[in-house]
Amino acid sequence: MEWQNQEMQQQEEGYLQYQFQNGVCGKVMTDEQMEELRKQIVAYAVISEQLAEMHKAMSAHQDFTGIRLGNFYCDPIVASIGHNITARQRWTPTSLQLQILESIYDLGNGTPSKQKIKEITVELAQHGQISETNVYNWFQNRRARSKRKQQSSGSINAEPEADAEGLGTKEKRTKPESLKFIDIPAQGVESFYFQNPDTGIDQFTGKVESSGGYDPYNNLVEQFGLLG
Amino acid sequence: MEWQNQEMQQQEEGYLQYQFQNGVCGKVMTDEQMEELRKQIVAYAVISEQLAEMHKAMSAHQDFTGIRLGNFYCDPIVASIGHNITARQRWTPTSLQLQILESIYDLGNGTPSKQKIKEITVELAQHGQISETNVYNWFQNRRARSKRKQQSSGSINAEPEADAEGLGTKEKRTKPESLKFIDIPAQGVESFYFQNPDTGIDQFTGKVESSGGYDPYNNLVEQFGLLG
DNA sequence: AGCCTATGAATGAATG
DNA sequence: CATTCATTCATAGGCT
Repeated sequence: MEWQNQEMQQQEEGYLQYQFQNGVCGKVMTDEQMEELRKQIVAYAVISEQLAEMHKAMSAHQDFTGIRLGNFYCDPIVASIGHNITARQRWTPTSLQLQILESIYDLGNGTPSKQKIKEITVELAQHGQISETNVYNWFQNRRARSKRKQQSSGSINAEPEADAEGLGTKEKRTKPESLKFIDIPAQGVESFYFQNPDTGIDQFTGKVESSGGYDPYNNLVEQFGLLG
Repeated sequence: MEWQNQEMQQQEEGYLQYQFQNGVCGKVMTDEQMEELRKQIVAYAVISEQLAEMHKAMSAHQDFTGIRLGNFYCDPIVASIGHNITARQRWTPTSLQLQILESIYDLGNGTPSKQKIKEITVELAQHGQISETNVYNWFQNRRARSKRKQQSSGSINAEPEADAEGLGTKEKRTKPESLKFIDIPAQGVESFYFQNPDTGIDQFTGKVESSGGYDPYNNLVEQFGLLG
């Protein structure tokens, strides 16, 4: 990907250009370009809305013309344009792999070094799809969980949770969202969080600044006059 | 790759500073520009958040057992009472905070100094509870993880999808997931989803199917006839 | 058809 | 910084 010298001054074209090199991409922008970007951002917001709307509509009708790739719901638009979008599910060790992993784990040689992991991965790869990360995670989880099991076996008690409520304590923590959106900042919530000093940086920044009158959204709208 | 320098000075102030070395495109935006961009991104993030809220509101005609406080679920009752929640959980950045952090990180100005962290913290505090330690840790982790990730990138390939386990193995996956890593698709930039920036160890399937380079943005615009 | 559980993966924080 | 730990999120399967 190359750019011309001239392009820099004409904003109608190439307002944003990237150069890839070693997978890195550098950005060069004039401020017209930036302006353009700004518009794009705004536009994108609109698009997002459209998508959200569409998503809503579709999930409402339960009838989507979209396709499904694995467990990944892909709506028509995405499907139409995102020819490259593929779905992948999490790795599941084959029984053989599991056996091997277990046996290695049983050797007790704690955390396998990176090198070790590589080797293991290579070996396991003969029995099915696997990656080093998978192996790494597996050991990580294996250790953590066996440890936890151990420590909890001593005391038989109920939920150490903070349910000060006897009334229908229903603590479901299942995300019902279909279109997993971002988390909404917990504003106006008091903080009880304090941390362990160590990093030297001062701790505790308790309070949550509740939206103090600053409404970025409207600001933006105002500024750009977007979204009606 | 080179350009005229005359364009550079066109604007009021030395808006742009291009520095090249070995034909590599280094930092090419002025700090103000960076800052500006950053703000734009943040603004967009805010919009997204709004959209998310909207989405939730719309689709939340269903039951929900509790509300979420940051990373922490609590029963409606408790929530309403709103006090005495012995909840001390680890900090979870809001999407907005994340966006900001990411954008700062992307500026590439390495490890923020303590002073810098303070500033960042202050800024982020507007969007949710946060402490300097959090910020510090975040950068710490971000750096470490992206680095590890990098090292493995060299040995990718070699395991093409056409690979052995072609049968029935649905090793694909790409979830649009949350919007937390919103990509502003600029021209010619593909791929929005990178698997886990962590572990560094080859994230298997993490391979991003590099396409022929379609432009999602324009496609969307086309689809929706947006942005005139 | 829906919960439940086991477990792969992500990530904030802690430790060396 | 590099690793590791701890906790949590998300999901594949299984059971009812």
